[in-house]
Amino acid sequence: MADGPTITTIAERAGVSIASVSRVLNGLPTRQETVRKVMAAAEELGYVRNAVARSLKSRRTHQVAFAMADVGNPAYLAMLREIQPVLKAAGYRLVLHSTDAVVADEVDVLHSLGERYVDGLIMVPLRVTEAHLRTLSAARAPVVIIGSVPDGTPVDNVRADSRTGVRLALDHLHALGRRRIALVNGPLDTVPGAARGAAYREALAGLGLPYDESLVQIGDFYRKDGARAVAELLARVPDLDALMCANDLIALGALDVLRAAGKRVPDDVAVVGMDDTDLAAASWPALTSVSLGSAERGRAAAELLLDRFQHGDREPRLITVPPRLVVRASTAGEGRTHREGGES
Amino acid sequence: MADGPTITTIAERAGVSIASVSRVLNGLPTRQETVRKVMAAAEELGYVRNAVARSLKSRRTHQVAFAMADVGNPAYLAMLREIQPVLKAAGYRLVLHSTDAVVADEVDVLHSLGERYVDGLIMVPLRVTEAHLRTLSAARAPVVIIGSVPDGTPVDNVRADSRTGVRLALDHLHALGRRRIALVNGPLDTVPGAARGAAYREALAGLGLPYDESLVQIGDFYRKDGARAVAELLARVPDLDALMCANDLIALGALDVLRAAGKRVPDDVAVVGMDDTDLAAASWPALTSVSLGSAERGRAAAELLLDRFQHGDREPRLITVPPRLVVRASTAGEGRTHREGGES
DNA sequence: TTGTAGGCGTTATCAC
DNA sequence: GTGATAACGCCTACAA
Repeated sequence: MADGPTITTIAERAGVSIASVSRVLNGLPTRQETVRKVMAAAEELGYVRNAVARSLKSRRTHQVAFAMADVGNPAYLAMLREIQPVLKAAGYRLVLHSTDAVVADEVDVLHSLGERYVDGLIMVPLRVTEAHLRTLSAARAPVVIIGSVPDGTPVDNVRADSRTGVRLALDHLHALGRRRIALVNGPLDTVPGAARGAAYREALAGLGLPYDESLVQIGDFYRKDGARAVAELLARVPDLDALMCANDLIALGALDVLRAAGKRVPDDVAVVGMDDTDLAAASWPALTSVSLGSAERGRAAAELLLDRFQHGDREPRLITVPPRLVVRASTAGEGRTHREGGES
Repeated sequence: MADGPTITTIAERAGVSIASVSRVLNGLPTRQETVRKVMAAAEELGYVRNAVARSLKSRRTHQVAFAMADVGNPAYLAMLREIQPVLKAAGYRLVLHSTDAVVADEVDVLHSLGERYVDGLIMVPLRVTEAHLRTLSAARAPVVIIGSVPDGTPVDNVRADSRTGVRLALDHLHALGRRRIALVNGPLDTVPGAARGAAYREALAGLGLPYDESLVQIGDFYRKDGARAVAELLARVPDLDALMCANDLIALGALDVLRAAGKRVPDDVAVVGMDDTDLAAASWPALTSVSLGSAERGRAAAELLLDRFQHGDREPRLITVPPRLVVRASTAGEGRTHREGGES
């Protein structure tokens, strides 16, 4: 693993100056003979450009950072899967940050842009605090935020439309004749939690259904929390006929509990998840889920950032990705009703 | 977004030399008064170290690359989730490469180590070709390979033990009284495909069961391929009583087809997956699966690499992670038998 | 067309 | 202790 050759090594070997080597390597006009000598030397020595030195000089790293709470969350993963190839095609590498939704960590990432190890950042904050906004305004590189920021924040922003998403789901459930539709939500101080809570209330109003506090249960965004929340709901409102879950993991937890309680899905209780992750299709019964376009949001964010690299001074842009309801067995029986335990 | 301050800016502001600034910033012995002035100036100006310049000088980037075929594959994802925090704790950033299992791309990643944008690489090649080995031996930075490389290859290596893994599964099925155990495998020219095929044959022999070619079906490693493969198997061998699937996705496809065919799982056909991904727990019936320790392998690889950074000259090391059988409903009834369609 | 020289922002080695 | 100064590897005027 001998120390790699530099343009100096090559210059010596080829009997030319380092400037000529650099020119050849960058395809600048050079005499044929010189080109040949340099290429030959580079080839023999197995020369590879030093990206660090190059970055120092050019002030561009051709790296982009992506920061989200947890790679394990399929919604973030879907974004990542779209972002990666877009960046790769444009010649950028991807630096991955996992913040565990810790505000301090997210702020750190923003702050670390000052180290200039990336040309830009795509971030998905679970919460957007004052600290975020302060650091954001002082960020030393372009940032794209996936998720809602306060209006007027001077940042490229990609949003989901959970309001419409929840409405699609509730319209669907309503059309199926469901009237006692519960909401299993995540923490209200998170961006998605707050949005989905408000959307639920609004969608009910749109359908002319009353808002009933006892039909709302809040836990966290994981399967276990979903299970616990639904258990409480069932105890409180035994005759509910539909569950709107704030994400797919919660919905899986809901299925667990319904199954154990001997409730048929969707006959007794219809279940809708959110994010339309791989898990939705994997579960049984397969989960009807509101796709908030994670993949599209990822792609849009990557494209916004790349565009920003070329037009550093354009106005901040806001892109809202439309939701889509993906109907599967957990709401649309089709005779493929699922049933478990209980009275045979 | 004014151009960031450098140590020169700070030196001027504090009225000292850049050398002193550097010393203070690096905690080298310095007079109190100087420290104070420098810190004050740095604070006021919002100074952040330039990582690129630092790397150029120190020849260390504090970045590590992780290259696998596809982030969407839960097995790789599990590795990533373990690798990330280990590296982070050690002060390293993670650069993510997705190679789509294209040999040329993987070789490119190895080659690009010459650019010195990372201090090392963790790679999970789906196939290991001559080209891999050649480039590997000329790699300009330490590499850890997850997956089997030819004996004697001078590289840190972390392996799964699919032989034992398959044996655990077949022993389990055998103990449940299953005798017509089919194998649904992936391509034989992949590392896992070849290993699992051989392991299946060997495990059967160990159980005194005959190897029956018609019980083996090969597709690709995805859900659809699994479904197609199992459909063919069922047509050919209607009375098979167990399916050993080469990964969880294949197993999900198997469940789809069995359900459609009116076969009860596990009563009629027991199903075992491999990799023990999140999907295994999400499916219904939940999938018994052989964990090949993806998470542990990721962790081991990260630790090997970090260790290599400190002991650049030690002997290459080989770590084999033991498999574990995770029994769930798809083999162990517990009265939670699942049943679908067909004769009511 | 080619070479010399300066600088990107740090760290580190010298004298002072 | 502190301050010039020389690298690190590359790019790029500018001069020849």
